[in-house]
Amino acid sequence: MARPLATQEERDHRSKQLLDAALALWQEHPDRIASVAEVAQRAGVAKGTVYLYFRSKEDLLLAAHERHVAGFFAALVARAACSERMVFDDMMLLTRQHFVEPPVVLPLATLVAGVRHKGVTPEALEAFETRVAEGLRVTGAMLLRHFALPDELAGVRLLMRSYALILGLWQLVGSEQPICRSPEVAAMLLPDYPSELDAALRALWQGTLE
Amino acid sequence: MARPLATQEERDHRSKQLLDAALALWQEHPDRIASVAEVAQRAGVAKGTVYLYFRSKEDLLLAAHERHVAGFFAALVARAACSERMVFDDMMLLTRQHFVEPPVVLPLATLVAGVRHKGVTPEALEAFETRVAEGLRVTGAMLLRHFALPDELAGVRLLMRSYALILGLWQLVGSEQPICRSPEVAAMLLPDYPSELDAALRALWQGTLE
Amino acid sequence: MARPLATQEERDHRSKQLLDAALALWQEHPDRIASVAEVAQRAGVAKGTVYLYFRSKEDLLLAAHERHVAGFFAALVARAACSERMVFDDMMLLTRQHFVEPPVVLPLATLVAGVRHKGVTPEALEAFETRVAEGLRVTGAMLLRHFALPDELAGVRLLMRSYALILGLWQLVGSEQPICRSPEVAAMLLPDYPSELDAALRALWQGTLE
Amino acid sequence: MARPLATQEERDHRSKQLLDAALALWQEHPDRIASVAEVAQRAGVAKGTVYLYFRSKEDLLLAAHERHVAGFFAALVARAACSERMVFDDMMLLTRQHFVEPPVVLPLATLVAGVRHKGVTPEALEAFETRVAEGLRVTGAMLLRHFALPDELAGVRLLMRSYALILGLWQLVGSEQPICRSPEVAAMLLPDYPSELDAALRALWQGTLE
DNA sequence: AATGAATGAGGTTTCATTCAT
DNA sequence: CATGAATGAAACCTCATTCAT
Repeated sequence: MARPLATQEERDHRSKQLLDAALALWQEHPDRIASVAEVAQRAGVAKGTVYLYFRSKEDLLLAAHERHVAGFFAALVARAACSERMVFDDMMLLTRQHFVEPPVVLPLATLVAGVRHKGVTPEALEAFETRVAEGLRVTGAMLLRHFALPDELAGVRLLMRSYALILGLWQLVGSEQPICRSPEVAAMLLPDYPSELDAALRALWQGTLE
Repeated sequence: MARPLATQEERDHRSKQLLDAALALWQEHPDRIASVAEVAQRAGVAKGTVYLYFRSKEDLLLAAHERHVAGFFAALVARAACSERMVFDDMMLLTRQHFVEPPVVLPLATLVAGVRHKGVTPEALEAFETRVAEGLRVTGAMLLRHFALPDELAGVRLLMRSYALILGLWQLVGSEQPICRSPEVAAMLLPDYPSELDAALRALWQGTLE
Repeated sequence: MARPLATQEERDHRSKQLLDAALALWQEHPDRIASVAEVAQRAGVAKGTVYLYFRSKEDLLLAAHERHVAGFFAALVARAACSERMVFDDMMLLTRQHFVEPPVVLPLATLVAGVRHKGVTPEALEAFETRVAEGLRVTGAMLLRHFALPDELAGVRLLMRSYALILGLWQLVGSEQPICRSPEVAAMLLPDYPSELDAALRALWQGTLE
Repeated sequence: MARPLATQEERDHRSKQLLDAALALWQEHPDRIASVAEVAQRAGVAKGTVYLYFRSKEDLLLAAHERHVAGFFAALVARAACSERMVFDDMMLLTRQHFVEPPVVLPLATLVAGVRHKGVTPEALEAFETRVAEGLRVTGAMLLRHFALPDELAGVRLLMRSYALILGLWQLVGSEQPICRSPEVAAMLLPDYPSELDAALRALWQGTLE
């Protein structure tokens, strides 16, 4: 039996381990949501321990999702803090790095969107939204320094619209099932997700900024 | 015991009944997915009968979702067939009528997106995608007659991008939880969904058409 | 829709078709009991039609089993009617031909034994037992002409004991699972079923006949 | 909620409780197989708990059956360890005590034989067979000290043949249906099961031992 | 703090049988 | 006689969560 973890630091570490485990399992089996037992085993703790760190399974998923979002915010802040002026392609690069290329981000975001009403505790949801709102505010404000935007709210808006497009488009065309998709449908459903996303975001930004 | 239904017409009717029941239940309890037993009872049939019409519960949900999409397509075709030239506001009207105002459409779309990998039979998924692709092709082509688009594919693209924005944005801000959302977050998370969607779509179309 | 079958002959034919179908399916998939729907489809009739010929699924299985038993009786009668004196090896030959070699006979017999209490209608069971009893009486009596038995009842007894040994031994060692059986167990569980059955029956007959 | 059971001993006890419950239910309603829910309720545990101890319902049935077999082996070992020389009647006594008189043993054995291919997990099946093989080896070896047998394998063989006869004969005549059996058939189908079994086993042993 | 055995609601699916046509 | 859509009971199993230790 593991010893009690006293410090906050240790708590955070344990928490991270659990998220790591959940994300690793999700990455290995993108087609199914790992059970709490699996996550616990992977993290090397007992099932009950998970509930010492997250009030529900959905809270855990939400936290994993937040990690992704926070990662994007951090990268955007880092880039925007740089003196060199950002252009749209810089945004696309970050988008690709944080949303398109990592295979688990958008599936998890989709799942979280669908599950939000269910098992997430109100406290966790509010905390999540508060932190995301703060992140949006900060990054939205930074955009002003690089793009021709009227005010801070416009930056927030642009970010949200972009994210909406990223997520919505992925749900339409991005989830490449292993099942065979007939050629005609594939052709109809447009080019690959990354290309189409690029074009769509470009249009959105152009329409917004001008 | 109900009498056997022989004709194709009757089969379709029964099928509709089941979808009606599922959607009605969803509308009454947006927070939970009704069980197959509930759907059957609501439709006035036995549980096993559901499986004569849908191979799995997820197939049923997908069919309900498809009905919504098909309804939008049909309305768009009807409007576009009209000689009077369409403008963006006509599109917004249809969008509001078919996606924003009906309370079940976007939650169901979200759910379907998240569940797509699970219980849906490959056949049902392929059939769904094929029909949607066909709908996109037809409606995309009609858009050419009203908007300045280079070719049919551009119409399809525009429709898909719009839908992505509608869905993605709803997942971000539209799902109004009964839970209290702190004022700051609410303020940050922008105005109401319909207004923001209008602005975002407008920007997208403007950026795309010009 | 098929035309009504008027004559008794046609009824018998239909009945045979159903048994053929059931046995063919069983032979193809010895690991599962075909559903009534499968049997019906295989026989080229509708599901409901099965119930015009058999009151329950178990009645159908019992009839299929009876066919096997009757086949053995017929062969035994044919051989015993022959003037040439039978010896034990003649019995073994018939046993092999009718029970050991056909792959479905003993599995079905086992199934019927296990299911006898359940869905078989009393009428069908009594009819089955009556006919089997008659077969036993006739064949048991014929044995008197070939083996040193005190009376007719002794012949019946010998047949029943033999059948019990055939069936019981098969249930112990004969059902070759596809699953791997560890070498030690396999060694312990004796040689193959046919050899062991031969030895066991020989012992039984020897002990019975003196 | 019952408190968790830590020790192996407690696990065994719980396991026994479940088997007891299953057998008690079987005894009360020999005509139907109790559902897992019933077994759990009878044992005073939750349904899910059953699956902590047995991987499937059939594994549970197999374990119950093994208990019977093991009980016979133990009794045989105990008797054979006794210095006093065993004779056939000692074997018959054990047979009656462990197979004929307890009303559930042979029905369950029949059921297990018929169901073996289905829900039993390969692991459980192999474990069962291994333990039974070991029991056979041990008891078969002990027979050498009491009966004129050439070697250990002959003892194993004799046991298996006997069991086959016990089981097979029961399946033929032992299962006394509540349904009325016509007098002629009853007469034909021989005396009662115990007497006939006695005679048959006697013949088998005589023929085997020479 | 950590454990993990126990819980038990919940869910999907199958399939033998019926009966209106 | 034949059909096959409808039935609905029955069954198994999973898994998020709790709580005594």
